[in-house]
Amino acid sequence: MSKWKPVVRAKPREQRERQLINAALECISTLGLSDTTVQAVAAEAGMAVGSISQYFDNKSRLLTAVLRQLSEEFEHAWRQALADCDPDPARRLGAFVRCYFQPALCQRRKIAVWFAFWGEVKAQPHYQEVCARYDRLHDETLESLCAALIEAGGYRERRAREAAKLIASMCQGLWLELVTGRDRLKRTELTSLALDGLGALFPRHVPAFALETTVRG
Amino acid sequence: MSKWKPVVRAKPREQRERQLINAALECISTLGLSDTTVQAVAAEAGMAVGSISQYFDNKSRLLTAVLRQLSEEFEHAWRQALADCDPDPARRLGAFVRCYFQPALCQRRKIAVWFAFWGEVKAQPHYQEVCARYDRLHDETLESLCAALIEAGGYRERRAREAAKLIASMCQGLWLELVTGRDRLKRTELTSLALDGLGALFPRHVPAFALETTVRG
DNA sequence: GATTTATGAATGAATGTTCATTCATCAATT
DNA sequence: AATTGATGAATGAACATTCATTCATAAATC
Repeated sequence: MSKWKPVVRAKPREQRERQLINAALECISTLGLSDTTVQAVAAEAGMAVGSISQYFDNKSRLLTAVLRQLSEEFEHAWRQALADCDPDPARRLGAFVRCYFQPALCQRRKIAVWFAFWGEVKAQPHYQEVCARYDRLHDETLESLCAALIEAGGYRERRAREAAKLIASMCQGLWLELVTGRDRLKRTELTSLALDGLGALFPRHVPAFALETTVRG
Repeated sequence: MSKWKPVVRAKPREQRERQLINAALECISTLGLSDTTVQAVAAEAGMAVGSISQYFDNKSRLLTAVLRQLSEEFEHAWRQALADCDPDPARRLGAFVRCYFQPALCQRRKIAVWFAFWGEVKAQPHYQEVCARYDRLHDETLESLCAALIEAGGYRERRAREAAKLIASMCQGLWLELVTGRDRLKRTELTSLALDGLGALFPRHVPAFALETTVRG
C-alpha cells in the first residue's frame, strides 16, 4: 500500500525559507549553478521538492533569494564594521576592506557562489537587478571613504571615484583567487595583500590600515 | 588507392571545429553556461547537432575547447606584447597589463565567458585543469616582470610575488566590472584604472607605464 | 563505386512544476 | 474533558518539457 511519510513538525515560515536558501547555497557551491536541481536542493534541505514552490514560487525565485541573502549579509557586515570603527578616515577605509576577508564571508564555499551568479549576470540580467541597490550603496560608501581620506590625508593626486573602483576590483579579484588560484591562499594572506594594495594607493597611512579596530559600543 | 588523408583534408576540419567553438562562445555569452544547449550551439553555427559529437566527442569537450581557446588567445596576446616590447622593465610590465584591456580580448562578450567558466570552477575542477598550465606561465611571467622592475627600480619595500598577485587580481577585478558594473566603463577607462593601480605600486615609473610600446621587429 | 562526412529525427534520461493526499494543530462544540 | 471539524503545511508521484546522445540515411568526395 501507500507508504507513510514521517511528517516533521511545522516550523516557522522564515526558518524553513532559510533552510532552503542555505541548501541551495550549498548545492550551488558544490554542483555549480548548472547542475543545481530542485531535487538536489530538496535532498540537501531534507525536504520535499514540493516545498520549494510552497515557499518560493519557482526555482528561479529561490536562486535569486540566495543571491539576495549573500548581498544582505555582505552589506550588514560592512555597515557593522563601520559602526564599530572610530572616525579616523584611514581606519574606516581599512575596516571596510577587511570586511571582504572576514571569516564569515570569505569562505571558498560562499565566494564560489558569488562567482556562479556573476558568471551568469550577462545572460540573466535579473541577477543584476537583485544586486543593483546593494552595489550602489557599497560603491557610494567606499567612494566617500576614499574621499574623506584623500581630503584628510592630502592625497591630491588621487580621485575618490577611481580609487574606489580600484579597491573594489582588487578585493573582488582577490576573491577570485580563492576560487581559481592554484596556490591555496589563506584568508589572512588575502587580507595582507589587500591591505598592501590599499597602502600603495595611500602610502602615508599604511600603519593605520594595518590596525584592527577594537572599539565596541 | 591512397587510404591516406592528404594535407588538404585537414584544413576544413580545423575550420569547422573553430566554427563550433565560436558558436559555443557566443551562446555561453548570451545564454549563460546553464542554458547553452547543443541545439543552440548547432543553430548558432549553422550546423547539425550531430556534428558536435563528430568533432568533439560530447558537449563537455566542446565547452572545454572554448575555455582552452580563450586561454590560448590570451597567452598569445601577452607573449606577442612582450616580444614587441623593448627591454625596459617598466615598459614591459605596462605592456603586460595593457594586454588585459586590448580590443581583441577585452569585450564584454568574451569576459562574460571567462566568468561563466570561473563561476563553475569549484564544481567542475576539470576547468581548472585546462587553465592550469596557462595560469602558471602567466603568473610566473608576471612575477618575473615585477622582480625585474623591483630590482632595476630599487623598490625594496615590494616583493615580486605579492605585487604580481595584486596586479593580476586587480586586472581580473576590473574585468568583472565590465560584466557586472552599473556604469558601463569603457575599455580605455579600465586601462587607465589598471595603469593607475600599477603606478601606485611602482610610483617612480608612472611615466613609463603610460607609454604605448611602438617598437615592431 | 567506395568511403568519408553531414544531417536531424528518434530516443530515453533528467528536470521543473503541479496537485491530490495525508495529517498535525487548534478552535468550536458537546 | 473529550470530541469533532476546519485549516493549511508537507509530501512526492505523475506529467510535460527539455536536452544530450545516437544512428540510419543522405550527400559529398575520391
